[in-house]
Order: sequence, then C-alpha cells, then structure tokens
Amino acid sequence: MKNLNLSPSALEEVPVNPKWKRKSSNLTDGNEDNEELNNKGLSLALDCKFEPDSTVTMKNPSSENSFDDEEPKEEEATETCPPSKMLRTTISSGDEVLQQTQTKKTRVSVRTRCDTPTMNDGCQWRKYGQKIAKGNPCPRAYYRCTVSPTCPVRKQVQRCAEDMSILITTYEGTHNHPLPLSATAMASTTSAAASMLQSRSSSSQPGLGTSVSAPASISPTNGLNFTVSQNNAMRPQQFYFPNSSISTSNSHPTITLDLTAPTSTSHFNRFPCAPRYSPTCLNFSSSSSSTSLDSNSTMQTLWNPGYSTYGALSHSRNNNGSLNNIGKHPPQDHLYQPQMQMNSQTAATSQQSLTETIAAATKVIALDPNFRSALAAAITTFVGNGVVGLEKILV
DNA sequence: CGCCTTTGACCGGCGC
DNA sequence: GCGCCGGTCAAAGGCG
Repeated sequence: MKNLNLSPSALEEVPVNPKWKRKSSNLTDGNEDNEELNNKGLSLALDCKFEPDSTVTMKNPSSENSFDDEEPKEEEATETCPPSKMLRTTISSGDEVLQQTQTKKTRVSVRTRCDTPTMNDGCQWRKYGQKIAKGNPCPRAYYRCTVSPTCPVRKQVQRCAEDMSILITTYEGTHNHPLPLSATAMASTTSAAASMLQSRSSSSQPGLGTSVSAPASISPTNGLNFTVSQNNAMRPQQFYFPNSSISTSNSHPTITLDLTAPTSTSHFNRFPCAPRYSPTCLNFSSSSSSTSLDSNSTMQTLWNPGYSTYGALSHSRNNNGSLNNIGKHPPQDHLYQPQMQMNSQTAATSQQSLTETIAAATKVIALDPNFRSALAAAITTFVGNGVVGLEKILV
C-alpha cells in the first residue's frame, strides 16, 4: 500500500527558495504559535492516502462527460483536461489511473466572484510567476504559501475569460503547518475537497475509521454528490455541492467548487432562498467558534463574502490576499481551531473523535464532520439563507 | 535595506 | 524530433 502522507517530512519535494527562509524568520511570532499548535497536533496537514488495491478509481466517464457538456468554462479555467486527455485517463487501466493519481497532486479550484486581484483566504502567499494561459487573455498568477518555508501549497489565480468578475483560484497541495484560524476555512475546505476527490479512488481508509461509502457522482444539476460514513456507527452523510465538479485530468485531478452566483437557475434549485452574494472580495476569515451551522452569523463570519474583521487587517501593500501581518495576531488568529464549525448534530461525533486522539482528528479532518462543516460553510456562505436547505441535504 | 512584484528565460511534459 | 504550453526560476527594479 502506498500512502501519500503529506506530513512535513513528505513535503520536502518542493524546492525551497532561500529567500523564503528569511521571510519565515519574520513570521516567528506566528510560527511560535504554530509550533505550539504542532505540539497539540493541530496541524491542518492531511493524510492523503491512496489505496492501490481499491476497486474504485478516479474515473467516472459518464458523469464527467455530462458535466463537461454543461459547464465548458471549467476547461480553460481550471485546466480541466481536454477530451483527449480525459479519454486517456478514463481508458487507462485502473493501475495506471491510480499511479497518476498518486504521483500528481490533487487540485482544488474555487470559482468565486471577486473584484480584487485575489481573494483573501487568510493565508500568506508570495507571487512567483505570472503567465498568459492559452485561451484566456487574463494572466494567470502563481503563488506559493509563505507561512512555512517548506509549505508545498501553491495556488493559481486567474480571471474567468467569460466573466472577468469571476476569480478562479486553484489550490494545490496541503499545508504542512498550522494555519491561523482565518485561513483554516479555505484550507480545510480545499483540503477536504481534495481528500474527498482522492477518496473516490479509495473505497475505505483503514485506520481512519472513515470511509467514502459511495463514490462521488455528478448530479444532473452540476453538483457534487457524495456520501461519507464514519465508523459505520455514524449515519452516512451526504454532501451536495452545487455547480461543482470533479475532473480527472491526466496531470492533476481537480475538484472545482463553483461558488459563483448561479448561472443557471437550475443549479440552485435546492437553495431557492439563495441570495446573490456580494461581489466583493471573498474573505475566508472566521472569528467564530460557533458550533451551529444554523446561525447565519456564523456563516457570515466564515468565508464571509464581505469584508469582515480580518479583511480589514489584510489590506496591506499586497492586495493579493496575503497577510503581511500574519504573525501579529489579528483579533481571532490566536483562536486556532482544531475543528471547523460544525452543526450541532455532528458536534458530538466529532468531539468524540477528538477525544480519541488529536492526531486521528487531524487525519480525518477531511472526511470527518469537519469536511462536512467546511463544505457546508462554503456553501452556506454563498447561499445565505440556503443553510436550511443545506441542513436538510446534509441530514 | 529587506522584501516584494514583475517579467523574460528556462525547463519539462505532451501532442503531433 | 519538434513545437507548444504550463509551470518555475531568477534577475531587476520598486516600495516601505
């Protein structure tokens, strides 16, 4: 069995620019906290496990095709594979597909409406390149996470060619360091989504006590449906991610979380009350430790589409969403959260997991109720009142 | 002065 | 083998 354990030691594959080390030294304040968190096992690093012996692979030709037909934008925006590539993937033997999955990093692409160059996800990024991608006049910017000099996480930011107001942020890799609370919303969600994507190739995850009981599927309404069960004692949890997709590119399996306003009313049929969120900068900040998803205020602070407390702090000289003063303890940053917000129903279960071992909680962060809550947060932030509908879906 | 962004060059993968 | 393209590097310049 091969595990792609994204522990810090396993993440040395990314060359480290010496400059980052200098930079990291400036983050001592934050890192000290991080180290403390590490001791507490509160790292957001995920165990991304792949099960070679799994009979479930990434391929899902019918659903992918159906999706691609309905949302062609994804191709140019998130490097979704062209038909030829997809064919190459889908016709490959299971071993080959799996091999590719193991050797290629999973990407999580988030489509949002954002007026600013990048959305503020609470993490600290350094731009290291910019390219004009084919098929899109808007340049694609490349960022590295600079919170930790060894952090392998990278993100690509690009405007949608069809709609300049849509910002496509693609995350790759998993943070190998604790994040400030303000960054955990996005990090957890993307990591969870990536893990979910990877879980599609795994029918079970021994040791985690969590399994994806059914492979994710693409709903007729361009949404992601997938079910996660835990410990067999927990009721299977079904997720629905509207406007989202999974793409198994030959190079990078990508999951796309489309958080933009519905381009088609059918996309949000499950969220009839969904308001059109503010087209302002996304702010993946959170100052809340609420345990209820039913609270609109909670969701408004988590992945707040408007400017909240953290957003005001982060508008420094680089408006790319990075946090120059990340180590200066924004009001809520000291409140590191091992868990994302969760609804009351899942709180008990997740807390039980936490009490077992924090390490285990870290591992299951993606497939645990955290996953649920993180994704729920993402959804509910943008659908606002739709949280009720989401709750129904999740239950 | 240190750190950042910018930007052209370079490299590797992939398709033809 | 060649060219295209995505991704990365690194020098140069700007900013606080």
